[in-house]
Amino acid sequence: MTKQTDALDRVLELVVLLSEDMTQSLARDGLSVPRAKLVWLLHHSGPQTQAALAEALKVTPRNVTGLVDGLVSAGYVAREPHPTDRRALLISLTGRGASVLAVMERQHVELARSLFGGMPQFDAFVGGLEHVLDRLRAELAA
Amino acid sequence: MTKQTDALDRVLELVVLLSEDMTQSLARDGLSVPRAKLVWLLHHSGPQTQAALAEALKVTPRNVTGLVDGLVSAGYVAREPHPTDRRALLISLTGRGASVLAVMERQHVELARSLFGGMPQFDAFVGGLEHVLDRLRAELAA
DNA sequence: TATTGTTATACTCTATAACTATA
DNA sequence: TATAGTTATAGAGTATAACAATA
Repeated sequence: MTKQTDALDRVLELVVLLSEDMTQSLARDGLSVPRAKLVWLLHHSGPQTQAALAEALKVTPRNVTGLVDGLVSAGYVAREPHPTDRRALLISLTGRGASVLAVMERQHVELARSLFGGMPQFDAFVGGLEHVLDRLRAELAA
Repeated sequence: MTKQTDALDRVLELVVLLSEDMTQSLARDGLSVPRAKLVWLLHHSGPQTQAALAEALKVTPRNVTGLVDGLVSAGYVAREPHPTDRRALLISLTGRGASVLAVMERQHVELARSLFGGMPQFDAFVGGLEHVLDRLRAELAA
């Protein structure tokens, strides 16, 4: 085992732990990861058609229909008629959806503080991560 | 946005990129992530019963039945009678499964070298990660 | 009685293809 | 003709519950 492999194993453990933390936290709000990605998009980019959501999430329009169905049932989003295109639907966050998202955003900041608040080598860490991200982007593009 | 929040966002981007890289790489071998977890377990811990696999993967025995069905069809694993317990089945890697796993292991080392090979602040990075992992484990236990 | 694995059933996420309404 | 969204169908991964064979 090389030193590099040890580092990758640490990173992979981080991936697993962060995913578990996220999934667990979302489940408390009755959200799955795919549904959370959709409401997160609405939160940051505003009301959109389902076609736009399908494009942004890189899934099929049919898939978005299903995700929106579930989110409407759960009271997180609403389907509204598009003001100019009668074929399209505008999906927007409900009041409840928006307030849950606000809590999620706050928890995101709290988690960041909890993870990185007491770290002495902060700049070296972020610098190292940036470097890893560049390598990984190149890896994926190939 | 605090400095800590920026760091968490970098880490989350890392999670996304590594997951995509892994999924894409596994798909080339006709493996899904759940199936890959199962064969990875066999590779590192040897032949096991489905009950043991269910326990280790933290899924139901019924779920393991389905995953093993798929892996048997794909020629990665075989069901064999348990030597002493006639209720149980021993799942083991086939020759093909073992050779694909050997390639995966090699790619793992190559990826590690590609990501961390040219990093100057190596020790600080790993030290920082260790710290983050400790915080995260505490977060999840709570 | 308890355990191992399977059948039966159901839900979520995903995809393709055919269709309706509108552009 | 092309686009937006839905119905129909299918497959993977997940779960619970009931059951058969064995311990």
